[in-house]
Amino acid sequence: MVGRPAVPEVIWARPERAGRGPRPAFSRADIAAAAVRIADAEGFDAVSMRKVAAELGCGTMSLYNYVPRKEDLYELMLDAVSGDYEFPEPSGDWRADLVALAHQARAMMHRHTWVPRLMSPVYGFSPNALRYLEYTLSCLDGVDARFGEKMELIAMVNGVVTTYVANEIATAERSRSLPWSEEQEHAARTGYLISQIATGKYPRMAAGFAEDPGPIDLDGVFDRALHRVLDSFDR
Amino acid sequence: MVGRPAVPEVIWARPERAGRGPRPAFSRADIAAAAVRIADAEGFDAVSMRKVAAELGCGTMSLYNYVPRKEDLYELMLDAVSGDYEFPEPSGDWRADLVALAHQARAMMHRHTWVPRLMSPVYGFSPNALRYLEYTLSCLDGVDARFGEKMELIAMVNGVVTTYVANEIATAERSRSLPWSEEQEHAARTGYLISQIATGKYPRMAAGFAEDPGPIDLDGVFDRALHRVLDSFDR
DNA sequence: CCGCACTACGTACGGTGTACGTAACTACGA
DNA sequence: TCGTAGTTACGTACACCGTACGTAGTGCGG
Repeated sequence: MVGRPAVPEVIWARPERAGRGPRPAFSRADIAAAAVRIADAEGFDAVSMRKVAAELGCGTMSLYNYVPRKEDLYELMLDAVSGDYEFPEPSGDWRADLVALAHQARAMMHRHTWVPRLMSPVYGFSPNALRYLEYTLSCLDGVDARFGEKMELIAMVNGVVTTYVANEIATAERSRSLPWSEEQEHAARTGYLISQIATGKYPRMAAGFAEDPGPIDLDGVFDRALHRVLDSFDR
Repeated sequence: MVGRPAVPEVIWARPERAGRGPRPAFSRADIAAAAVRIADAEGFDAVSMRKVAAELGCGTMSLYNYVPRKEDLYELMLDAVSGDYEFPEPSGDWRADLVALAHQARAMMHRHTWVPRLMSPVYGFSPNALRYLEYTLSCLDGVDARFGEKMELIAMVNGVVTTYVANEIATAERSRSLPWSEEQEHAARTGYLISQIATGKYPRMAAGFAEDPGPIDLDGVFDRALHRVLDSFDR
């Protein structure tokens, strides 16, 4: 009997090893690593219970002994990649520390492009997420602000990071799984956009795109947005 | 022969009615409305080609005459709900105008809670999206800034709106589709959180949550974040 | 040492997106 | 005017998904 819970359960509250029965063949870290490997290699949508089980070398339904619902697998994946963070001693300059942390997060999301799709306050309490939050708070130790204000700052920084990286990834990967090339895709979309602008219904966009500032500097856009958020909390 | 395209296609570039053949039984607006009805009533994940076709009263595969891929259905849905926007004459106070627009967007997303999940720059060029963008630019007509700066402002405002509403919705709907009550879910999660904090590994979070400021004022959090972004562009 | 809680896993069900084939229909080119 | 090409309509079929359920084997707690 598998024993699906009739009551909510946080996977982290579950012991990895139960008292009775044979010792589990895999650890949570094994499972998370397998799922991350698949997501990195074949894309997030390729992560299925069957494929993860195959990657581990076990039967599909055996996975459900470790992971009661697929959502919990996602939680394991997020926690696993959050283990990549390095948390150096806070420097005393909280702005610099948060910028460094945001850059770490951005780099991690570019390594694991599926992460922004999972980001949600629902998955906020995995062990590594708690470590991350505690460290971020430690960077703000010298700041004279209420706890709530600090949390709002952290939420805004995290929001900017995931939003911007999600956009960067979306534009970069849009054509990856499509049966045509990136140039073709881009040509089709800008071609349509040009045809719309040419109707004269969007004069301001027409004027704007007429300037043609060349390719967008994604790093610059990201850093400007990040610093704007930090500035808005710096009094 | 259905004729799936071998080359990228923007659905908006496709004429609604082709020259030959029987007249289509439905308009794009009909299809979008049906999909929106399902998503509103049963949740985004309930939107399937079969259900939309059933809602319209036609065979499943007939839908593919109108919508080559499911992604295009999403695009139709986003455009449909974007038609709800009202675009009053800009007041001359661009901050107030953008705040009003952000509140409209937030209200719309609360009416259609699946919208944040679809928000992506990939779906940026539907007719109503272009109208929205052009109107927002018109609110910034008096502002002395380059086109690129204005676009960055708009992107940040949109990002804040979707991020914050997505969070509001996620926390509100988390337990809706689960087989247990919201109280049970909340109890399980906070119970685990408390147990973790009690380990002493997270002193700053422990101190913060000890204050217990009562329920979170979501409207206030949203407005503060929005105004911070606007402030950061106001020199 | 018994019994039970656990692990392992095959089968099966109801769902998904969509490729493909066929039949009916209509507007255009000759 | 008429044939035909291109469109609409739609049933069938395939590969895949999450996961409920049943069964068999395993090893610790009482």
